[in-house]
Amino acid sequence: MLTQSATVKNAFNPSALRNPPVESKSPVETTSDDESLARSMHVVGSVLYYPRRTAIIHEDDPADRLYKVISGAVCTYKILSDGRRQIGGFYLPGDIFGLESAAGHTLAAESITNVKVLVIRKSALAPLAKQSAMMTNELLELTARELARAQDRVLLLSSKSAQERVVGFLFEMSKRASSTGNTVELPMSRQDIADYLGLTIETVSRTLWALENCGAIEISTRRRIAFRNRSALMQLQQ
Amino acid sequence: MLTQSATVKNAFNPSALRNPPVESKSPVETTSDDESLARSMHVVGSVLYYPRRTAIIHEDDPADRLYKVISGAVCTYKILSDGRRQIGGFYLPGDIFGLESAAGHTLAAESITNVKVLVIRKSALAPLAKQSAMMTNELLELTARELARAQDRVLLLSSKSAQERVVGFLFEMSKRASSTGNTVELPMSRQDIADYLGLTIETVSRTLWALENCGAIEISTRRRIAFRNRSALMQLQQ
DNA sequence: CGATTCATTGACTAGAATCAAATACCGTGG
DNA sequence: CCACGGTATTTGATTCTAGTCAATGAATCG
Repeated sequence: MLTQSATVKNAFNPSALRNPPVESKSPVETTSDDESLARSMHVVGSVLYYPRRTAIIHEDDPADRLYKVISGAVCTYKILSDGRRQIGGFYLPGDIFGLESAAGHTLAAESITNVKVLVIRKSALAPLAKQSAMMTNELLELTARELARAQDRVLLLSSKSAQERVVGFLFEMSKRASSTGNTVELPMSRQDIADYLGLTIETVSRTLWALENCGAIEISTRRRIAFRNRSALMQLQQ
Repeated sequence: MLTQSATVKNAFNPSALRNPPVESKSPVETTSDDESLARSMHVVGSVLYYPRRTAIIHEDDPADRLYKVISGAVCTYKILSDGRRQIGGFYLPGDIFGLESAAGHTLAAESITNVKVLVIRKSALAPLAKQSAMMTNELLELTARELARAQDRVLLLSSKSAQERVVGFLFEMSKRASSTGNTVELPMSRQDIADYLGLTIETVSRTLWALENCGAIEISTRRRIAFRNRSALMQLQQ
C-alpha cells in the first residue's frame, strides 16, 4: 500500500536530478476535454517525485488514486505467476493513469525515468464531480479512450507478427513521445518494449536490427531512433 | 449505418424461433450498481430482435447507441487488413455492449444466436444523466470494468500458451454463461473461440481434444462441455 | 437423404522462444 | 581522463509451439 511514509521514502529532490525532467521538451498539454478535471487535480491534488525505477502503485494497493504524469515516463504492469511481466501501458507527460482500477482490478505502476506526478484521491474528486457533471463525463471519456487503446493492443497482440508489433510501437511512440522531426526518444528499455509487445527482448533487438539493416530506421543511440523511410515502415506494419 | 429500415429487414419474429431465447435459464440480472441505468434503458430504450449471425453494428456505424443483451449471445469484432477477424468480446444476457465507442473507435457487432437486445441512443441517455449523476457514474463503472476485461485479454494474449488460453476461456464461460453444475453451454463456434483467443480453429480443436484426453473435460456435444477435473484444469491455466 | 457447413485429424513449416555467449554502454572511482 | 564492474543489449545456435495446408469426418439444414 502506498502510505505517506512510503511516499516520503521514495521521494527524491528534483533539484538533485542527474536527468532533469524534460518539461521544456514535452510541455504538459491539457486538451480541451479534460480541462475541468485537470483544474480540479491541480487544486486538490498533490505533486510527488519518484526516482527512476521506483514503485508508484503496488499490485495490491487499494485503487483509490488517479495520477497525471507531469514529466518523465511511467509504466503499468502485472507480474504473472510464472514470473513473466506484462506491461499494460506507458504513460508520458499529460497522460493519466489509474483509471482501470475503478473495477477493483489493479495494475502495478512504476517510474521508468525520474518522474513528477500529480496525485489525487478519487474520493476527493467525488464532491467536485457533484458540482459539475462535466468532470464525470471527462473521466468517462478518458476511460473509454483507455479502453479503445486496450482493444487496439488486443488486436495487435492477437494477430500481428513481431515486425508488425515493433513497427506499430515505433509509430505509436513517435506520435506520443517527445519526437523532433524524424527522431523519437524512447524512455523505456528493450525489456520494457518486449514486455509491452508480448515478445522477448531478443526478438525486439533482432527486429530493430532488421529494420535498421533494410534502411527503414537508424538506431542513433539505444534510446534514440530515427525514421529513415516512413513509407517503407508503413507497409511493414500492414 | 444501422437505419430503421435495416433494423426491420433484420428483425425476425421471436415466436418463430427454433432455438427460443434462454431467458428461463439465464435471467436478466440487474446488479445493484446499474439499476438506474437499467431502468432508464427500459424506459426510453426499444427492444429489437436479430436472427442468428446478423450484423448489429457495422464497423463504420456512428457509435451513438448502447445495447443490452436480453437473451442470446452477441460478439463484437474487427476485421484486420489481412482478413483475419479478432473478436473483442462475447456478450451474454445482462451484458451491455457499445461502451468502447465513446472514444470514436468502433467494433462491429453481430449476433451469434438469435438475440433479443435493448437498444438506447446515448443522446437519449444524456438528458436523464443530468437528473442523476448516478447514471454517468454507472456508465463509468461499466466502462472501467470493460477496460479491466480488455486488460485481462491483453495479458492472456501476450504471454499465455494455447492451452492456458483455452482453459482460461472455459473458466470464464463457466462463470458467465448458462452453466448447470459442471456443464457449460457455449453459444459460439470453434472459429469464434479461435478468433477470440488469437488462435487458429485447428489449435483450439486440438487443445480441447488434449484436455478431454487427459480427463480434465468431457465434450458432450460440440457446444456443451463438462468439467471432469477442475483442479487439474486450474493448474494447466497457471 | 443429400448438401453444406463445421469440426477434427494429420503432416509439415515458419516464426518466435530459449539457451548460451559475446559485446556495448554507463556510472563509478582511481 | 581512463580503467573497471555491472548491467543492458546484441548476436548465434537450437528447439518448440502454433500456424498452414490438406484431407477426412460429423452435424445441421432444407
